[in-house]
Amino acid sequence: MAKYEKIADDLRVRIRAGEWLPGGKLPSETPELTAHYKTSLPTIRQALGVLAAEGVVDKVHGRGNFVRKPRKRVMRTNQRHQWEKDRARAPEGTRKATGATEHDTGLTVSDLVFSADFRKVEAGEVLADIFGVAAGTPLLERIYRTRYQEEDAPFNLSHSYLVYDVVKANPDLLDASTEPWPGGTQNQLFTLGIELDRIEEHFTARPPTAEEAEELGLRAGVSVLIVRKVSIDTGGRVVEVSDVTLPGDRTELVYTTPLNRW
Amino acid sequence: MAKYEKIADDLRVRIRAGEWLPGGKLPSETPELTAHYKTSLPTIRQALGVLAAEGVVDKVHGRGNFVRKPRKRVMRTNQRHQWEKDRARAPEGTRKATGATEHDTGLTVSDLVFSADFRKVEAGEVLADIFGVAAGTPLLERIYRTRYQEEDAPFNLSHSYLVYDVVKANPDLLDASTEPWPGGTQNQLFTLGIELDRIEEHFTARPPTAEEAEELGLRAGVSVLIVRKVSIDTGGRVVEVSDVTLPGDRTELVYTTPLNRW
DNA sequence: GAGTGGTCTAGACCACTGT
DNA sequence: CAGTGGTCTAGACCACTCC
Repeated sequence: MAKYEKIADDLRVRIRAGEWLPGGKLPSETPELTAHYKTSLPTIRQALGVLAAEGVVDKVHGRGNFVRKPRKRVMRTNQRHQWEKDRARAPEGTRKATGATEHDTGLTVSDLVFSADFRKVEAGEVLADIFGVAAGTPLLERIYRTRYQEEDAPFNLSHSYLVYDVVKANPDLLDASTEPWPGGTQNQLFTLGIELDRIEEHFTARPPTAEEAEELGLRAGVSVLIVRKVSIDTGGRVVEVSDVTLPGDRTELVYTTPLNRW
Repeated sequence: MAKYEKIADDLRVRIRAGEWLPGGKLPSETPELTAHYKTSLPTIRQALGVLAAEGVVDKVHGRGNFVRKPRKRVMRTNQRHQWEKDRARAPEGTRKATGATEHDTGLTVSDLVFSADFRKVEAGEVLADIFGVAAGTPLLERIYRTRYQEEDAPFNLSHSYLVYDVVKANPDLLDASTEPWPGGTQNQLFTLGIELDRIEEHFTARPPTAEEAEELGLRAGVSVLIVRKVSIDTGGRVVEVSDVTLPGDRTELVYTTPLNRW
């Protein structure tokens, strides 16, 4: 086993044992750790790099290395979908009061900041296949960012796709300035005469790309959860596809599957 | 921007542009890349380290650096729960034929290898809280590993917990040699007179710990998906808690949420 | 300005892969 | 054995944080 791995293992054990508390500062790379482990600086840094990649340690330039504190997680349940459907036909006053994200998180509308950005794009092969249309069919792409009022980095980056020729029946839906739309996507679809039958969600996890790490303000050692939501209407047609990128250290998805009685 | 970041960006762009195909070999660190970027070896290695952490590049000792090929994903749906419940009361012959994992993946029983390991443990605070019992209550801990016949590393590592005093009514359930149990956990619970009402699943994602990377055979740049499954019986009691660790690059979870009609 | 981490160099030597 | 990546050294200099 390499020296840097032994050092990383040793530090991991000492951290787990509570030698430094969450948020606490580790000894300095130079001169403390190099002296303690009797090795050169790059070797110490390689060991700390391992722990940073695991999300155990936070490296902060100019300050030191710290034991990472667990982050508070935002829950996201699948009950939000039925909840949103039930409100899709409610009067505007009711719909304005709360959105699905606030419903899940218990936050109020004013805690959150949204931004929306709409574009007309052509369907690639994958999206065309899901929608059951020809590649090149025009789609409306809507990019949303949601963040806390007090934090700079968004905790949610979302790309939503709709078939352009379907949505254009209601011109308000083509205009980003109508966002955040009271009642959300299910109310928007309702204005087009569309009722959803079910929502299918696909989850995967991977390390963030450089762009995602930048945009979501992710430290080293944080994964992203990718949720692809496919909304299917009562006619079995796919009417919306939405890709949501969530920071793995701040997110917990909760899905309930009810079972039929014997 | 640091030199190694520029090099990483440049290589990422060239890889995305298809200069090297998935599975293809990048130029050697020395002498090719050091010469091309006119820099020292450690700087080239730092750049490649970034791409390896993102899962873009595979470093293989003695052979070279390769563009990572996307892995084939195994689907896991929430329909497996209803499917398993429907079979829980079926005759043994039917139950023996297929398990829930094979149902999801389309594999046959003989493609998969299971191993099971049972222990009696005391409930920690978190588990005690979920089960609604006192901390220290005896639990049956069951550790399962599932892997493909032809692969060495398991693709699934699972810890399941049951309240010991509840399961001991059927001594067969305390014995790991009865695994894999035809009909799965829901049939096991059925032998105890327990019917499930719903299953609640919690998903999170993070980089693997050193132990998980070892046990699941994960390369650098692969995240893990953690699924905590909580099974609730018709009396509203939590009867099983199961933590499953899945490799992020080989797994896709698919959850369908049906919606009530207007 | 003191303390601390980030980047980079030039090169030695070891370990693994395939011929 | 040749080719290639993995580890490690010793030290210079830069950049950020906080007093």
